[in-house]
Amino acid sequence: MALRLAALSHPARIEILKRLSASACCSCREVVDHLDLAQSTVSQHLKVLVEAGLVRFEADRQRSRYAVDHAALAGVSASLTQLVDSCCSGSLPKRQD
Amino acid sequence: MALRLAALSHPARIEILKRLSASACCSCREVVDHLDLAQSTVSQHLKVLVEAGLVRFEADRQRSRYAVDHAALAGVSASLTQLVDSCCSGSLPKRQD
DNA sequence: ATCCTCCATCGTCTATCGGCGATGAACGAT
DNA sequence: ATCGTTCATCGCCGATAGACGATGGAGGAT
Repeated sequence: MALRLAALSHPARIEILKRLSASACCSCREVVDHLDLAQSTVSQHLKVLVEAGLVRFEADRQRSRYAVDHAALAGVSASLTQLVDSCCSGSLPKRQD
Repeated sequence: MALRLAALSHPARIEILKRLSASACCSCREVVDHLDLAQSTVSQHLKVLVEAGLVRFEADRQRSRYAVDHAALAGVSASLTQLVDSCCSGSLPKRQD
C-alpha cells in the first residue's frame, strides 16, 4: 500500500494520471507535450506508475500505449479508505460521502 | 494532495497512524515502544505527519500528545477518491461502499 | 540507405529521505 | 541540587528520488 501511495505522491504523476485518463490515446509523447517536463523524466514517471501497477503498458510498435488501470486505482483508494476507517474504528461516525 | 499522500507513503508512518488511533494516549514514547525504531526517528515521522496536517500535536508539558486528525485523514481519502473518480469520469459506475 | 520520430535507458548531478546517536531543554521526583 | 524521563533537534551517513541531456534502438517515410 505504501508503495502505491508513494507512486501517487508526486504532483507530476498525478498530472500524468489525469492526462492519461483524459485522452484515449496515451503515448508518452502526448504527456510530454502537456507536462513541460523532459521526455526522459516523463518516461521515468510513467515507469514508476507502471511498476506500481497503477498504469498499464502496452508496447505497440515504437508507439507505446499507456492506460490508467482504473481497478488498481480504485483499489488504492479503497485501501486508504479502509485505513481511515480502521483509524477511526467506530469512534467517528461522521462520514462525508 | 501529493504532500498528504507523501506523508502516508511510508510503512512506518502508517503504523504510527494505526498506533495513534489505537490508543487514546499518544505519547511519542508509546509509539517508540511499539515500533522498534529509534526515538529520534519516530519523532521525525511524527513531525512529518504533523506538518502534513494528518496528526494534531498538543504540547502538554514535556509529555507531548499526538492525535490522529480524523477529518484530515478522511479528507485525503476523499481527495483520492475524487481523483479516481475524475480519472474514471463516469466510465466506472462500480462503487465499493 | 538515409532520415526523422518516438521511446527507453544510462549516466550524472543535486536534493531529499530515512535512519541513527548525541545533545540539550523541560519537567517531575528524590 | 541532582537525577531520570521524555522529547525535539542537530549533525551525519548511505540510499534514493527527481531532473536533465545524451545515446541508441525500432519503425515509418522518402
